[in-house]
Amino acid sequence: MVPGPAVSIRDVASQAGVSVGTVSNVLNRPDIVAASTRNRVLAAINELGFVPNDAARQLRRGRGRTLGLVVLDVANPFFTDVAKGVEDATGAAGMAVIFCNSDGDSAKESRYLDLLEEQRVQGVLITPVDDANERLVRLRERGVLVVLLDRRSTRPDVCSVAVDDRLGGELAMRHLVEAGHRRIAFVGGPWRLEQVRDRYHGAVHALREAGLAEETLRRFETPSPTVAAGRDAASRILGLPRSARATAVFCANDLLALGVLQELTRQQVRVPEDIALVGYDDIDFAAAAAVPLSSVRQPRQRLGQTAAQLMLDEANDPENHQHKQVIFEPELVVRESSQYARTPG
Amino acid sequence: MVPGPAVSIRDVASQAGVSVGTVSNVLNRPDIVAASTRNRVLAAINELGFVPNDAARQLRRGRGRTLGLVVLDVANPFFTDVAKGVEDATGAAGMAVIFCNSDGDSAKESRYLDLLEEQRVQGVLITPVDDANERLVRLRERGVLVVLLDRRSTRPDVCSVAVDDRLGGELAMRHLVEAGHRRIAFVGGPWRLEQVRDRYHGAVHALREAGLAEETLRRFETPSPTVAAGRDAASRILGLPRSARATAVFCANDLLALGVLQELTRQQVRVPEDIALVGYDDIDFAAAAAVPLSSVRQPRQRLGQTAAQLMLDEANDPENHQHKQVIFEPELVVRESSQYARTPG
DNA sequence: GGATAACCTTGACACGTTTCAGCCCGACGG
DNA sequence: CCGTCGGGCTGAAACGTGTCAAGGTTATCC
Repeated sequence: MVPGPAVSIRDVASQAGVSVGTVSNVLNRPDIVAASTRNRVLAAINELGFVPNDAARQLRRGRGRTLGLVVLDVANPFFTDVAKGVEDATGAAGMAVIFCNSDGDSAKESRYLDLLEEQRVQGVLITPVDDANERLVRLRERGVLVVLLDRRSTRPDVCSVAVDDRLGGELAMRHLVEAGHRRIAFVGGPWRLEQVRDRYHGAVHALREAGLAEETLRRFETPSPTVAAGRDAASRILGLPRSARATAVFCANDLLALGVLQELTRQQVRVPEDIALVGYDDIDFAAAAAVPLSSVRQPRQRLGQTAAQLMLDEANDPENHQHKQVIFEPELVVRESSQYARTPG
Repeated sequence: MVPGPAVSIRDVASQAGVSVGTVSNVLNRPDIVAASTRNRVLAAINELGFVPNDAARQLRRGRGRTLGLVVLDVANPFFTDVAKGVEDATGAAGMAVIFCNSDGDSAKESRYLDLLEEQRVQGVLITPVDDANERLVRLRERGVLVVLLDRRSTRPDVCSVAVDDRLGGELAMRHLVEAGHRRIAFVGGPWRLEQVRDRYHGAVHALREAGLAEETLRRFETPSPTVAAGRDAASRILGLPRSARATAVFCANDLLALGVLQELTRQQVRVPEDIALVGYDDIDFAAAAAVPLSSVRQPRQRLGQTAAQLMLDEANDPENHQHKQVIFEPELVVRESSQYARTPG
């Protein structure tokens, strides 16, 4: 009940009959202290159940053992997988992650950045809400490391880890074009998200490459990248006369694709026979959908892992750290939802 | 590039022409300092861009402004929703959450608890991996608040927030029995998870209540509560001769149910006409499945919110805090996957 | 045996806060 | 005019740790 006396490095020292400096050395540079002393100290630590106070350590050293991760949406499996990757890398290094969810809300993001600054985190891994990231610049000026996540860095002094979204768009579109589709819908939004725009432009590029007219691809913008918005987009698509209706749909994210799939099924439209469907992210639920979803796979976990690693590298050796902008290549995973060849025309 | 000089309370003090004590007062008890002085200090803070160092504050005060959240699986939407609830409550109180993922691994859980102890968190919200939680007792002895999440507390000195899993099992089973099903499969596991066992026993209870034989419900245990395990269980079920095959399946969680649904569909078994399906948790993907899933809804977000609130209450007024064991009631949400009445026999 | 080196250990200071006893000063009552 | 009071501010101590110059001991070599 009562918080029992907090045991500090000093108690350990007197118990082991050494000075506090020595205890500290045992903790931080075990090699420079004689084996016998070291054992005595370790015994004392065990006996007293001493646990170092990280706040004090951080105060002394200037920077702590925590880092911040700010994502757009915890409920999106894409980000939880990224978080898992971050956790892998940091856990191995004995670091703690403060997990923040900006929810796409700029104000919330700002509040969290304040909080992280007060915590004097080593660094911040962030998928910013908007591109005008003056707050991040300020952070950097104060010595907080910043790594952009799933976003290309525009500044040379900030690392970033992203996936080539244009290429992803190309892969998806090429696949559909090769299967014979000539009326295709693009579902995605909100348009201010860079990822959405890039995927669209990649798709358009693949179209041109195939010598097809740009009207082949018709854009359906959504207010948010969610399941509900996907259902909505699907009914808009089905609202068109059959002759003008798309025979394939490419969604900027799997949540949207699941929504589209759900609405199509509800309206008795068969996937892939009547309409083929390709998503993006390849979240686990994509493979688990009633009609397994073709999707553009991103190395989600590796994304987080790499970002964390980049930050750790810079933290460990700031002098000759080269700021990198890592770009991964996405990969198309074809499943049932787009497995149906169609004779063009 | 270069970390620019860190600005401390002392710099603010000299800039404003007051002592450090006064600055501290402006920050923590603004009412006791004269308005003119206060404004001068605030101006200095703004001008210098001062951000308080939480480590120092925590060192002085003994305990910090962070708390730990340890869940079984970040990839399960159930837990991300719980996390959202926690975040709501703590964000309002200006607290930071350190998010940890034990992954059902006892060793990992243990490592994270060490880390949280070093951070001197105010408290820990945790869904423990196993019931023998001696580690948690030790934490409490050291003055770290503990709240059990989605788990009933067995100790009177620890708060807990859970949902009545037996009742949930009853609701699901009653629904299926009333629809006329007389051969039902229960899919769940691993069996060591208390939640799984409780849901099963609730189901059995509903059976007895209806005067049916216990053989009506057949148990299919899974090695993990995942989509893949669900697919597997479904093929086992379909392996039985049609006359002995269940006409309804109740899954201990929605991930399993989605797996079952996927495999049934693949094998051309119609849901709900041939086999009805009920899941548990009512994650968002349940409603979004191609055949919308009936499921037992838990107040996920409220679970997290309440747990966090309980902890904050105890933190703010440890003297007369009553340890509570909150139990929420689940609710059955009927959707298409179980909407098909069957004549018994 | 003395000088030198190698190896451990010590003890004090610093990190940025909060807290608290005490000081100053003006107001007020007698 | 003196005494008292209290609001407003000051200054130093303390929190638990890391660091580092300096000291101490022992072994090594000539």
